[in-house]
Amino acid sequence: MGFEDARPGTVRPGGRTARVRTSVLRAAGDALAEHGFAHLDLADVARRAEVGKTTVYRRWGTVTSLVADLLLDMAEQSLPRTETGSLLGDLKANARLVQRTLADPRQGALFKAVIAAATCEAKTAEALHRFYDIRVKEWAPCVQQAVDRGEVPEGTDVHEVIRAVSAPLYYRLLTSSAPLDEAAADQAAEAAVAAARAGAYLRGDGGRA
Amino acid sequence: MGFEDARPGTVRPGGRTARVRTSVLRAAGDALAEHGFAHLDLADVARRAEVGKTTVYRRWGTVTSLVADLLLDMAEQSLPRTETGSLLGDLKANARLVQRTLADPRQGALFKAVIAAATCEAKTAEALHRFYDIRVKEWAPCVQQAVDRGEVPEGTDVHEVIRAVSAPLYYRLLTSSAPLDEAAADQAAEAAVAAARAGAYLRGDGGRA
DNA sequence: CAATTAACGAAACTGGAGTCCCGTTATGGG
DNA sequence: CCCATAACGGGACTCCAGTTTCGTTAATTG
Repeated sequence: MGFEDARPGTVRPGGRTARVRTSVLRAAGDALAEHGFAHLDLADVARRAEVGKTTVYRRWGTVTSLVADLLLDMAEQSLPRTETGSLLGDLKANARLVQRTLADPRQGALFKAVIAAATCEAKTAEALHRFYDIRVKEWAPCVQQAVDRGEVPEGTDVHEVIRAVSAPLYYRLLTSSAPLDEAAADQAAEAAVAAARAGAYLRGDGGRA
Repeated sequence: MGFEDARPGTVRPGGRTARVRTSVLRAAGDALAEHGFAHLDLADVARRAEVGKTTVYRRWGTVTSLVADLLLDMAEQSLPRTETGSLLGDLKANARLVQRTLADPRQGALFKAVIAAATCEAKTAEALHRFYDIRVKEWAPCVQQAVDRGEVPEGTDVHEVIRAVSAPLYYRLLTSSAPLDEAAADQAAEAAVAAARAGAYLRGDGGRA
């Protein structure tokens, strides 16, 4: 007798198993965007995915762990960044991308739901953190280039600058009823550039600017 | 026959009714902080509050509308801001207050839960938005004073500056596993000041800085 | 300080989310 | 190509979150 507690989907991951995962994750995304995290019904997800509800419960078990897997999938489909030659241009491109994503009814609702799920389960939170780590790492080089060009002071925490662009957009999405328009995106990018130039994101600078 | 569909708690709001609301809201806060939004059980809230579960279901009905009422209560307990004389000092005080709140195990978990609930129900979202509107309005005057002193350009959206202080702290709370320390608070305040001085928060400036 | 009835609370009840059972499908190794 | 079995799927079952019922308590009014 060996290890018979292997999770379903790990021994024969090809063919049907993969197809089931794909269609369940897409159905889960649709359902989350439509009904939100709280009103998500796994039986409904199974119906949309044209899959037995037993399968969904067996492979994922709970809503939060399904979301964790969805985040793993989303992390793999990271878009490559665009390069414009200037820090402000690059950060505006990033801000616009985030803004368009969050302003889109389906995607915006999905991100809200995914964030809500992450607040409820450590494993899901970990998956969410990994998702954003990847996105931040993808865009950080444009800040590093600005440092190399002397546009931004040496010792700047380049990852923190990227986060500074997204932060106000997510904050508005979650805590305000104001629209997430392009002006908000541009403002976020401009603020991040101004703060970075002023040395606000110097690594390990405990406030003694 | 008159309007017999008045919500329970509106006709005789004194004495017992008020005591029930107080103890249920406290219990709800405790339970949310401990178990998170997804695992909240109204029967458990009733038990903690030493109240019949029928009462909780009758007056609030769902977890999200209980959270909406909790937010109404939280909005009333807004702390007055401190004044230091300089914009950076005031914003650092604000950032430290937010940081201490979110870093506190109970309060941090509660805020996560409340935000999660707001993503699931329009009415709860409205209550959350109102909560933050109040907080922002409380602190905005310190930015206005900086405008009057000439520290920050005329035409600056003072509310947006206050939001810019909180945004990175909430973004870190939700999307990162990095600790919410005082350095993060100071950085948020410094970045907001630098960006505000540079005119990044000029009202209606569609990106043509 | 009664009388009225809003609001509470215990207990019985119900529906559907989540589990279990077992037969069927089809993957991957030999 | 065929076998062993991983993974799926329909349907029966269970259990508890949420509802209903009805008797009890206490807030308000005159």
